[in-house]
Amino acid sequence: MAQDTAPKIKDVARIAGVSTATVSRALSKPETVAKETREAVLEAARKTGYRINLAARNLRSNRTGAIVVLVPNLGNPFFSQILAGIEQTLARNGLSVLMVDTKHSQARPELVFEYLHHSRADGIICLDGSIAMTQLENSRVRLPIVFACEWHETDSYPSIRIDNAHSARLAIRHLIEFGHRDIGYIDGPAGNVLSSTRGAGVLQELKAQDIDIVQDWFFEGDFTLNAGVAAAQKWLALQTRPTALFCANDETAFGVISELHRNGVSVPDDVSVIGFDDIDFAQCFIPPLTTIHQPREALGIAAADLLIKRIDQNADNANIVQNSLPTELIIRGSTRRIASR
Amino acid sequence: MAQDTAPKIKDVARIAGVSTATVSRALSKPETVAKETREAVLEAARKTGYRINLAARNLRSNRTGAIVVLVPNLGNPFFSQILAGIEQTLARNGLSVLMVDTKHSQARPELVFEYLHHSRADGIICLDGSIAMTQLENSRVRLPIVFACEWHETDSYPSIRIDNAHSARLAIRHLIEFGHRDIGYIDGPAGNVLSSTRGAGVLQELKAQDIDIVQDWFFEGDFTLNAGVAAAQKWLALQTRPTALFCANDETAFGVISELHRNGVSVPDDVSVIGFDDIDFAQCFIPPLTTIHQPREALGIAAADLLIKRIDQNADNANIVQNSLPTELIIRGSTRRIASR
DNA sequence: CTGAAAGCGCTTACAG
DNA sequence: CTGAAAGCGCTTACAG
Repeated sequence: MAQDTAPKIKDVARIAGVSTATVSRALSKPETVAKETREAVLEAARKTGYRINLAARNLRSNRTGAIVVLVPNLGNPFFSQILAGIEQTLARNGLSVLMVDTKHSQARPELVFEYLHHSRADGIICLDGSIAMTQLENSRVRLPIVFACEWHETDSYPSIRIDNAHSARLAIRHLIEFGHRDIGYIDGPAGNVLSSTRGAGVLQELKAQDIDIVQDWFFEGDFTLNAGVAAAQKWLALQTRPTALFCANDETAFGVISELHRNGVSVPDDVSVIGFDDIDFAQCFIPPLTTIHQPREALGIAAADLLIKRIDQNADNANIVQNSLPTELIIRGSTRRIASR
Repeated sequence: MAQDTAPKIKDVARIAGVSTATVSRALSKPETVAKETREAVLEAARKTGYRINLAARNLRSNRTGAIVVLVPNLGNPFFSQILAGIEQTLARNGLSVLMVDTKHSQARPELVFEYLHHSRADGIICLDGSIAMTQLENSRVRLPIVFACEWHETDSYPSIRIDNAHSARLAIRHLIEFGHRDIGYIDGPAGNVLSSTRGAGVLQELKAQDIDIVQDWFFEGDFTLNAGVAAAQKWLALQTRPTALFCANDETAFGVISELHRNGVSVPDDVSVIGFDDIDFAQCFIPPLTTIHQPREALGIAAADLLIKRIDQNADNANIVQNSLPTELIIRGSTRRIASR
């Protein structure tokens, strides 16, 4: 096998005429070595095709060069661009991405927690707010962790997110400005931090604008197309119906609109629908989806940057940093002005 | 720091009253150790909360327990479910996923190739057919590699894929069966292996059915929503227009349909459109998209399984295995029967 | 600025 | 079935 003959640091040292210590320094801390020595080492490394053995480096230096990214559901395209931002930022800093799907590992949580130990990674980016953090607490090692988008229910860890309540209020305010006073809401799953904050924003804005809250118009969902389909069916069965629906994410909105369409109900002519996230498909939907834009790639980049900073600073997870990135209302074709009563 | 006090194999050995060698065996090859010894070791490991140091194991055993997955573009949701299948399968086999976005690393290909070395990973799953494989050839280490979905242009590596030409013929045949004889095609990017095989399938089927091929009706795209939008604009500018369009993927089809809709052209009433992939949104599009179903998760699982098998067997990359997974025509609402001339 | 030497925490022939 | 011992390939105080 080729790797049996792979050059070691010793080979480079011999060819460069220096010690292995010097080779090591020239490669990882070039500024601590004399220019000529450095050049000789680099030349020798190039000539031999030397590649560092990471396992050896990691064992010795007690770092891994890898970051674990815990994703709730890799099959969900919402996460794609967040991951892209994370990967891009970590790669630029010489860090690898260890990707773990927390849902698929749900049956065996110990699989996830294996990753939380020092010998696997130098830090964690967690996109899953429902992760059983007590297990993390109980585990012996406390790697630096940063949450992104979601956060742990105790909210006692660093996180990068948007202001979900405020963003939900933006959506409701838009519907009200378009003359709607009968407004429904399709939530995410109960217990999810995004559901509770977006739902809270909905209620706040309705109350602030003195609009009746009708319990029958609030549906629980789970952020999927199917949740939207199910909610649309409930809407169709209603005696009195809201004229506008706010969906906790775009996928739910797509499900709603398509199921209504299948039943001869037009969006936005018969009912207005607004989503949340502004995933790429939103602009090519028919009608183009009015939604709240969430800066997904920027969230990933910010989370990765924060984690890197905290690893470098040896920051304690108890020392919380929380940043909010701005969202934006994007008005497209799925909402429509109606005459106020 | 907690990890400084983390128990080592030595601590477990002392408590269990055995040697470190026995602890090591009891943990990784339990069947080679007497039942009572094994139980004592496991109990001691449990009591101390012992976690293996992977760097040490990797250094010693020359394995990493990680697989590199090269993804052309993490921001593209098409890959989500393939990745989910890969992650799930590798996790079940105790392997980690090192995720690398080849596009983001395009400016610095050496970043990608760092991952191809033995000390980083035990194998590679590559979703990017355009990877500069000569660099892989030239590199000193030849890790087992399996391509998934795409493949290298020389087609001289193991791969898991669908039969793209056949699947494209399925799409064209469907249009013809629906009475269409004026058929256009929106391709992927030139040079891409999927483009060339799907495009070839289109031509084969048109010829086989004795249908005129009109160059003006063949558009180059790049698998994005925007490619569909651009093609729709070209279609609108045409003097004589095809009555049906086959798109090399679903995103392109969404772009086409939405841009046509914006210009008052209805799908399927004015023109039929068929996609390729059957991503989740296809069924909730308006109209629901007729398309070719591609088993994305199964492709990921099969690729991971094959790679694992090859790593275990120490298989040479020159010993090629290629499997095709079946696709299926899914007829929904975006294509429509027309009177034959 | 450089080198000699210890040691990171495991695994694995080898011997018994 | 088990143990003593070597060694994987690096990095890092320490001394000069």
